[in-house]
Amino acid sequence: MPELPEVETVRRALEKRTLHRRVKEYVPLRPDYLRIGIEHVKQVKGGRINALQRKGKILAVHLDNGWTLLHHLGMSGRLLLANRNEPVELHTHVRIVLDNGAEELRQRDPRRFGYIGIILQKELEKYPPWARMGTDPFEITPGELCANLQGRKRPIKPLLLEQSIIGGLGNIYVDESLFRAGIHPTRPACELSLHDIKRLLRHIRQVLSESIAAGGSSTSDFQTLDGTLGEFQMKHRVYGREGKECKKCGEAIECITLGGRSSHFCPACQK
DNA sequence: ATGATTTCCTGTAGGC
DNA sequence: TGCCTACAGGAAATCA
Repeated sequence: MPELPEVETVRRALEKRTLHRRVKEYVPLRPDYLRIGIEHVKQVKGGRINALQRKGKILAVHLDNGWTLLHHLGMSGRLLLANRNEPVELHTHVRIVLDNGAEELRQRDPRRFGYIGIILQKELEKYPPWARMGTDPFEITPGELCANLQGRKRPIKPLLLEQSIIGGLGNIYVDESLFRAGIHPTRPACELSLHDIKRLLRHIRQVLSESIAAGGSSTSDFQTLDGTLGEFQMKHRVYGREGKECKKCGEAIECITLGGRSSHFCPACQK
């Protein structure tokens, strides 16, 4: 599932492969997947890609004609740079034809939890999903994160998944970060001291950095623009390791459901 | 306001 | 071998 490191991996690949290229044609193949700006489809044409921005898990492709293309990969979304003559795979919801038409960006998303959108760049800050997005883990201060968790009695795990509290974390990296920080996923957030939050944030940044360096996690087959798989799934210490031995202490990793999400942790290392 | 639950959707894994 | 069911989850919506 694409979370911050996977989206960042795609953003960097887009920066290398599509910056300064011209949008020849924007072809939505499934109208209801284009969540916002369907009436602007024709105005995108001719714009050149001049910046690639990520906010949380949202990707913004800025064009030099004032328009911005939004991409959220949801659960099963993939953004691929394909050759024109490659067959269009099932569940492809948009084709963005580039330059002379030899190549095109395609977004596939079988489960359709993701979306795409077209918006004026100057309207972006007012677009609710963008506006609601919390500060990036690499920018947020321990004080801000602490304030966002202030007085919350719910378990820390589901709160870290809320994009308004901290932007970009998903199930994998929350579990991995809590393990590294030695914090039990069910710990009420309000019990965590500023010291705990500092340690947690340090581990969040560490795990995200390591994953970005590995090209993301390719559980459920995440791949970047050219089909390359990430390798961070090999480094997962708790996620998807239910019943296996903790790499720190040897205890069996457990998996419980919290807020409807599977939550993996070591009962001995995490308090 | 907070928090718990339901909804969307399809591919895959597991059981029999 | 093949069918069927359960499950995976990001985030918005709904309800208590």
